[in-house]
Amino acid sequence: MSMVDYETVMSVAEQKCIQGGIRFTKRRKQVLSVLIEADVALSAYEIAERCNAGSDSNMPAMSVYRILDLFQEQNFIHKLEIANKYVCCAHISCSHEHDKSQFLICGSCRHVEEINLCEDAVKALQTAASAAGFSAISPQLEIKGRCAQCEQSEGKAVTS
Amino acid sequence: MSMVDYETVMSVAEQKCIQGGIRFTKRRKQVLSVLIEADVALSAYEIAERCNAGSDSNMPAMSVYRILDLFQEQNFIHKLEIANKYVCCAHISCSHEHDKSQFLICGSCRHVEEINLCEDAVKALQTAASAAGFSAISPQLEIKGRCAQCEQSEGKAVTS
DNA sequence: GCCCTAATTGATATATTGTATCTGTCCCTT
DNA sequence: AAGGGACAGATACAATATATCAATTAGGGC
Repeated sequence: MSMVDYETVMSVAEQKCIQGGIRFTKRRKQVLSVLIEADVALSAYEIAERCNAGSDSNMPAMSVYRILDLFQEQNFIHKLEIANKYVCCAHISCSHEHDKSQFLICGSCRHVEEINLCEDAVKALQTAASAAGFSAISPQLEIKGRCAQCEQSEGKAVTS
Repeated sequence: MSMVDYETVMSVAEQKCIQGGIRFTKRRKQVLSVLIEADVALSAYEIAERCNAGSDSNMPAMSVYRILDLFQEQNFIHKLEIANKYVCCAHISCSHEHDKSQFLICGSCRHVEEINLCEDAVKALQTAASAAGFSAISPQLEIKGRCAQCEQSEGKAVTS
């Protein structure tokens, strides 16, 4: 998320909340802030920790879960089921629709990239799925891998 | 797993254990049995429950975790990280090697198919990953979808 | 501005999932 | 039969997630 403008995303989120008839409260701002500023996927408890880091704030994990649910409904964030962690949507401030979300997740440093697979690749997956008796595949695809930086620093192999 | 022969898989597993210098104990047989007979992915606790269902057996969850770790090392089973659930490898009794494992997971009924993606599809994913700065992707790919049966019974949409 | 209602948050309890650790037991080897 | 390593039992605890009800806050109609 570090490439998108913080202020832009926050204000767009606020606008969308108003349009959706929900409030963009202090708690919700805290959670979204943390996710915007993170460059890795975070668990609910990690988000709570970061909200509380170096401040008088006392964000309970319960609130984080509630807010994450809400943000998912609003398409502000994505839940990576492969890790039970959350990332800010890379396209909050885009106007067009985003029905598909594909993620590359580094198994070493947990860095996440939201990408757009070409049509051909998606079709190839669909075809393989059909052949195996699956009529549809989820629009959200999560692919584990190893980012270039971790590859350079020559660590241990990708987990799993 | 219901298409492979139970006895064959069990005896192959036993042989491989002997070759690997480990034992194929009662506990381990119980866990593998449950996984062979399941047609969906199971969590560790679900496996423990099924081991204990209608018997005097008292399989603790801790033992299940240990045995699952061992089975993964032996390539008897696969862990689906997208759900933290386990399935029996569809190719235990095959002689050839299986370095890649791709899974289709039904979001409704949790049925799992272990498939083999064609080279082209894998390459397309690799290419997309490279373009996004990922040098390698995990050989295990987990794809959520909806199986034909659930599609027919016209349930609610695929989760996620 | 005030009240009513609904949305939001606080607070607590509890379920679920997973790891760590230590002890005891079984089995094979010698 | 004894020693040693593999295996299982048992307990504690960490981490993750859901349920529930009460308290608070914000906004709209009057």
